[in-house]
Amino acid sequence: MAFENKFVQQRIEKAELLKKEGINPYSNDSKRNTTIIKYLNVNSDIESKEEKRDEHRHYIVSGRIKLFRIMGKASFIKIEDESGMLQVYVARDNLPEGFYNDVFKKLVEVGDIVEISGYPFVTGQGELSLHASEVKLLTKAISPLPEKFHGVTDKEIRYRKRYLDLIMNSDIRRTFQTRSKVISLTRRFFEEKGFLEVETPMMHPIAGGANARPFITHHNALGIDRFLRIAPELYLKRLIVGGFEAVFEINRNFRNEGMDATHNPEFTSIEFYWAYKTYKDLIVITKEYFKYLFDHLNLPTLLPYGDLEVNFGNFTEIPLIESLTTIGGVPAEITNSKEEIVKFLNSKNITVKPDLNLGQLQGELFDEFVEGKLIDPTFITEYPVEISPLARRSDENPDITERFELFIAGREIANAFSELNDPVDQYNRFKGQVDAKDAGDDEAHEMDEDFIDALSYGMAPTAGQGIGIDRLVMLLTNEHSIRDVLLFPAMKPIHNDEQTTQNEEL
RNA sequence: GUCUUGUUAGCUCAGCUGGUAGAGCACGUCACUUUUAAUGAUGUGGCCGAUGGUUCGAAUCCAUCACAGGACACCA
Repeated sequence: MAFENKFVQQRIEKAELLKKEGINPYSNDSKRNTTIIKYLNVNSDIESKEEKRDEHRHYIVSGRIKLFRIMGKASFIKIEDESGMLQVYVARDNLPEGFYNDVFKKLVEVGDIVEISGYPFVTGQGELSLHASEVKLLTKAISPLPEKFHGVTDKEIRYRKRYLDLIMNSDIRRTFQTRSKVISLTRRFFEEKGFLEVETPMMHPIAGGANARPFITHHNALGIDRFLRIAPELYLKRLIVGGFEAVFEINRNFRNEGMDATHNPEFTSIEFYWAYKTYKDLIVITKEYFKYLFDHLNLPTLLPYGDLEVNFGNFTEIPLIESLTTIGGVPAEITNSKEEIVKFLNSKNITVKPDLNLGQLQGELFDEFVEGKLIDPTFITEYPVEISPLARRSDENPDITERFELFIAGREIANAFSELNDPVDQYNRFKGQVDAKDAGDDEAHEMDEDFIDALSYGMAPTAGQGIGIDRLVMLLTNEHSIRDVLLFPAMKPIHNDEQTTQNEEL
């Protein structure tokens, strides 16, 4: 089982030998007084000095050994901390009697975490390095690191053992630092706009707010099932009813559906709700939000994404029906006829489910001919009411809703609308969903009577929006799999023989 | 869910039409006091993803399964 690998055994023996030498292989007595990046910055003047060294300066740095080059009575090692990589020169005659030969060369190796004291100097090859006067082992690594040149490239290992991926591919830290900044900037942006951050339940008695299959969990003491939330929407709206006028929540949603390059069972979104505003105000604040992100992340306006280049200075707005013809090249005369749309789709070898209504067919046309062409940020507005169950109808045209979706690089990034606040209309739409559920649609909503009750007390006219943070981070970091922007993406168990049998018994 | 590619040493990978397992790195030993994936010599290291089949003989061929990557479908 654990530690049976012979390389691991070898290293455990080294740890034992260290203990016999009176050296703790897991010492926590760290005296580090600078980071590697600071060391390199502060001592960048050494290069210009006559002797290329300054023995009066003294630093203590720590890090993991990534490279180990022994050259007889002296060695070069490279150590890495969170901030960067540093070369250390270790010579026998600068260390206590016997330490170099008996301890350093024999019992310290790549992967170990060490602490080095010494002074700065520049090598003959011109690299600013640290001249060691003391080497102290902080942590013995008993598993060997992957190969030093190729590192770990196997995606499966990288996702399952993210710690190893971070050790070996330290540049991916930048992706996760960007992710952290996006979340932090998002929080700051909405706070500066006067929004209140709230936390609503993640265990719901009724899974609502989206069309999705939920995870089910169980409350032992109450003896009842709960659903992990698929969206925070209905709770956030209850808060608007209660009198909060601008709220947001950044957190996880859970959907019990397939996994692929853009879907993880748990994903992070921000949803925000804004009273006395409409979806038009949301378009304005969304543009401001992107500008804020780009300014604070120092991203260029022309951002590459794969083979594409996205111009974040070019936000446009277009109603869905109009986009079908101007962007999708669909003949204008067919977009308002079910029969004509079906005929057109069939002529393009696209088959659709029978009995789709006009709005759904328009949605099909959009997915097929428009979505992929929306590279620069585009707000698609005026969605058909049939495919917008939670949005408020337009006062001018009852067939369309006050809604937009934002598309960037051919993908949906945000979904927003003026919220439905007519409790009777909402009740009837829920009822329609309940009928659909009874008819076998297991993603249809359930009746949420408490939410209807809340609306019945009156919700101020409100606009609400959701932005998928994972997909946003993918866009900003030029990553094409959601697994590359999640530290620990969901993976299937490797050895699931036992689990499978357990499941079969259930 | 469908199709497709992969799974061989700790890591990165070879292994042809079936004949009993290879390299580099890492690790051990030796040499080497300014290297840059250090170098040179030498050695250890494997249930060839799992199960079954074909065969005198399977890492190799066939089937099933597991996991992963990619594409498509479904889903927001």
